[in-house]
Amino acid sequence: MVVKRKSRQSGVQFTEDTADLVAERFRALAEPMRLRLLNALRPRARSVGELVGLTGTSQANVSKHLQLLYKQGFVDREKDGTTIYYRIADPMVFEMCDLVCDGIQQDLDARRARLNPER
Amino acid sequence: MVVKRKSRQSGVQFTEDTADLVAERFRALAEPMRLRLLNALRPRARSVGELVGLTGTSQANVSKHLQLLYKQGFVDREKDGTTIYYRIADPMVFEMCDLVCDGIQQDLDARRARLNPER
DNA sequence: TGATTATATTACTATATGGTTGTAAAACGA
DNA sequence: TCGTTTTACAACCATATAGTAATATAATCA
Repeated sequence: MVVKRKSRQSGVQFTEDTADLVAERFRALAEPMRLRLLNALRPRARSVGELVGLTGTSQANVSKHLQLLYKQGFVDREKDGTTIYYRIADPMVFEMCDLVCDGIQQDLDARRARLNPER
Repeated sequence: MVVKRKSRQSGVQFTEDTADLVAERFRALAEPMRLRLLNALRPRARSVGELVGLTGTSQANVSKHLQLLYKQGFVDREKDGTTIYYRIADPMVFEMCDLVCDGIQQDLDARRARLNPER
């Protein structure tokens, strides 16, 4: 069954509280190490130890970032003995990254065009 | 003419430098006042003074946030006398906000389901 | 039980940044 | 020219947070 996601398309009003909530979500993605963790989880679920190896940062640091991503609902986790596997909770996060990447590209193009007008 | 946006769909690899760039973009959106400014620009371009009135914060603060949004390519500006009009540079930013809002909703639903299993 | 492994947590430091205050710059009007 | 209006900028402070070091917790194994 295909679940149709009802998108709000800016139907509702944007209160200050809404701004706080949305900003909090964006903040979770506004950190290079967390983006690298999410990217490492792209192909499959991974243990904390794997993520430490893949990112090259400390175990405490990985754990801390994962807690934040978990609390924000970006990743899920599953326990197996002492090992804990983390996985992407919603691939929506990669749609957002793609949009950002597109934005970076477009911004570059626009700047280039401004420096080098007509031609 | 319709411009087809070529989306990278995760084709390229995600280096540390890429993570820094993407995080920087997200960081620009990870701030409630900047989100309120962008939202105020949604219907039309507005002067700095208008934005001060709409947000209720200081002129210096509005200006500072607008500089950051401008440098990141989220808004454009146009001068008319001493007045400067800012406008949304790419409505992509609202697509991202919509994705975040959907994420918040889904996360809420998921948490509710976890608290209230089967039923 | 005691040792080991895997993850989380706590306390701390250094840095980044949001908001304020005061001032500068630029365009306009009298 | 002088004053006014509009926006930008610089210096400052308070707070938030990324990373580290040390420790706690919990599960497994010998």
